[in-house]
Amino acid sequence: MPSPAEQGAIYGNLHSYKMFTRPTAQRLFGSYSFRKKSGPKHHENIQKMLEILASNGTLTTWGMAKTHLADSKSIRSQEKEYRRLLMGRMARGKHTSGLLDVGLVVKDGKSMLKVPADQYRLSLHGILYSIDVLDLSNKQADTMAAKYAHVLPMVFGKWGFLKKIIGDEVYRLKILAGGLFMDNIQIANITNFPVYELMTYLNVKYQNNFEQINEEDLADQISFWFYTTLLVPSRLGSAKKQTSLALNQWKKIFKDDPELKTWYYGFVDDAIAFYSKRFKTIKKLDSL
DNA sequence: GGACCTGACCGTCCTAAAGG
DNA sequence: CCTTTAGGACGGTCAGGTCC
Repeated sequence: MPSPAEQGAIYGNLHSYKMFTRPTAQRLFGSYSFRKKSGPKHHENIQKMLEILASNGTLTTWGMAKTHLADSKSIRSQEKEYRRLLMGRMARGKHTSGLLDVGLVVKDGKSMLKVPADQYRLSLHGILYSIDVLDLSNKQADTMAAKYAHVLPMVFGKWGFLKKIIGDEVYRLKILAGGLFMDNIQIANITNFPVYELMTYLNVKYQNNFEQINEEDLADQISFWFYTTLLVPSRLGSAKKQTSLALNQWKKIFKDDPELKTWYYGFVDDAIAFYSKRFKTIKKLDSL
């Protein structure tokens, strides 16, 4: 498991994404796509870089620059710009944050092609921010899922399988990226399934990881969220009608993939244990 | 040795926001 | 309104290294 030092970035759990990373990134790098509405040049530069990382996966800064050789700028100056956007910049005694500082990008190994060079890719926070802000098409989202399958194995790693069963509902990740349904969940009673209880437990389970979480745990938290929210009716994109997933569709996912079943129901069992332990303490009063 | 690549610097200019 | 200043763009240097 790579340490924060190796990744060159520190990030926290989903709550931290909502309370810190997302607002910070929106302030520094934009809260809407530059393709929709032009804003500061810096936002455009950052977002174009995130797009490159989203559609190509892990790259060196040189590799990022080489993705668009046709542009007027030389590779060299383009590469330096990417480096600066990643590292931030020290000027007049003040540091301005780059993508690594905010935790949207992490280091991921080294390219040994020539001299050892750091490689970079989106962090899970970066993936969420990209989904939230870059206005990715479904096709772009599919590409990102393929490139980042190993980072989010239980969702991106199952992307094709999931699409076959639940279709466009896979794009519900946008809801999470937008900061919804993570805490103060107003979803009690909308379904017989204990979604509210599972979501609450999901926050409890990772509550000590606000400052820092390792990538595997965060991937789990996001993935547990994903499968649990599938049971909440949602309004996706511009669709006027609320869609909801039939329970038998949801069950089919776990029936067809034993790995997913073991993993998800491990979480469910944890939640059950958590609640029964707590209720036991109040039950004891009966015997007084 | 020379072409090319990488990482870490620095300096200067421009622009927009802040503040009088 | 003008001045100050922070953030950003961009050109450049330097010290490494690889590969031919």
